[in-house]
Amino acid sequence: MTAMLKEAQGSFAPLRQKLLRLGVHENDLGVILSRIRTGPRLQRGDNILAARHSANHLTVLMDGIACLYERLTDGSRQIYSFQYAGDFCDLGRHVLEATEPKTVVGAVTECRIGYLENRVLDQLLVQYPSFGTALWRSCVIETGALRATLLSSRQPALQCVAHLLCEQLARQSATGIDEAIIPISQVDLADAAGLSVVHVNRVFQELLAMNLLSKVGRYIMVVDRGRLARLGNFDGRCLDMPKVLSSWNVKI
Amino acid sequence: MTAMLKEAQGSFAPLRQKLLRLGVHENDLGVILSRIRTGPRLQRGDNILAARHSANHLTVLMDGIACLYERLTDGSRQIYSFQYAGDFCDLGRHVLEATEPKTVVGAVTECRIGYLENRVLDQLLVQYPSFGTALWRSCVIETGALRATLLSSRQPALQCVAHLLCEQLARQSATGIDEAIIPISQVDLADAAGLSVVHVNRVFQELLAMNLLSKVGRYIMVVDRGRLARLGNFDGRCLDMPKVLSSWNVKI
DNA sequence: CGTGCTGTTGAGGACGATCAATGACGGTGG
DNA sequence: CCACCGTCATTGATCGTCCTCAACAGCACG
Repeated sequence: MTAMLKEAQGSFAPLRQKLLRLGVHENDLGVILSRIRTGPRLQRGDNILAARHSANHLTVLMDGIACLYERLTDGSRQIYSFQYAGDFCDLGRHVLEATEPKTVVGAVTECRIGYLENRVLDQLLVQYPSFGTALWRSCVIETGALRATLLSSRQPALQCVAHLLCEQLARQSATGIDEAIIPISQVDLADAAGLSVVHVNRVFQELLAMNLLSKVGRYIMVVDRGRLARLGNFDGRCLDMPKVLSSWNVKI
Repeated sequence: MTAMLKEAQGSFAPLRQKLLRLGVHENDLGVILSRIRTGPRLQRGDNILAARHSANHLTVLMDGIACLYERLTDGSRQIYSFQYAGDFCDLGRHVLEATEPKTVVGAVTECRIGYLENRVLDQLLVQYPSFGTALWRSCVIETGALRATLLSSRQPALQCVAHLLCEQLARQSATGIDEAIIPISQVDLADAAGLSVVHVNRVFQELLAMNLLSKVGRYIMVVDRGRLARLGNFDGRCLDMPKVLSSWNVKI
């Protein structure tokens, strides 16, 4: 019983951390988190949103890594962003009906997801306005990250990949996890960076030679975060959560 | 007197149109629009947000074309998006304190801007929840457009430019204006597409030769919108406004 | 009538894609 | 237990797209 609670608590920790940083009041968190229904466990490659295509809920990634992508007519895949524990998978759908119908959210590693029914979500938004603001903020931050990605994609591949890796570290640490290992395959990274796998691999070895990365099994470990960020012109602020709040929040 | 009203009316038309499409109720529009304070007229190159750096207000583009960009250390410029009459220039700042400090909004053509004081904005958001939803939606749509841009930037230059031009038409028509002329210089388009001016120019002539574009003075006119969209794999839906509303709106 | 911005054209070179092949690893089924 | 297969990582060689540099023409501006 205690063990179960502990485990449940653990899986909610990233989301709790994220909502806190997004400006949700600590006292409101308990109620909000308690309304989340735990969903299935998914394997790499599974379509997270297709699991319940009905779209009657907001989907939260409770554990693991997912990616938002689109498959092109020629079979190639563009990954727009990776998502980590505590991230909302389909935030746009709530305010915008048929947002990006072609966009898919897939599991990159083994994942566990949670649901928040639309009906419940609506209640929460009315009851806790800071929750709505948090979701809105989340969208604004995502937009900023996307701009940074676009910017980095104009750079040569070495710096582009460096930026991508820094972004992953920053996204992880947004949920309170400060892990230097990025468990993402080169194939996935290539699809995110818009480079060929072959070239990503070459860039990798260059980064290894520069002692910025090292390999842990099949995965990547970032050795020198600072130098990697400078190389990729990564601006950590682009994913920062607010602690200070705008007048909007003071008002409501 | 009547003429003044008419002109004032005219300048609010795009914003009115846009808010309507974003789901703001028609009855609420009058009050919202009446609270907008008209700002100065700006010339090409002017920094729109620096005009009133205080950030005590939301800035609306009333007329003309602006662009959101960032200047890099090497002097080059990345344009993230062009903005048209009715667009909000600094929507992110309201929910997120120091969002993108390096990001600038500049006037691409002669512009007229309007202001909505934060205090007033807060009042309106409380009074007309659909207005808040509209702003949130606006952000989601912007994110979708950015994803489409990222996607198109993986294509060869010809299709990339085609996509960019289609996006401009779509953005214009979002405010009710259906104009086939795009008054943006090749330099600006190059900075937006992430290509060199030289290469953009070559692509241009190719598009001219394909009878997709024609030149009107120094400006571009889109001759065959459909073929251009197909060439650039442009998905018009990515900028679509909702008419049907999600459960969120029904609730509030 | 210069000065600056935009548009246009040419030539050379770099970065990264593509094609092709191989090795390593884990899972599956005979 | 081993053969087989799929995914991922790695390496080499060729080729194309697009950048860079450079120069010049048109046009608006003072």
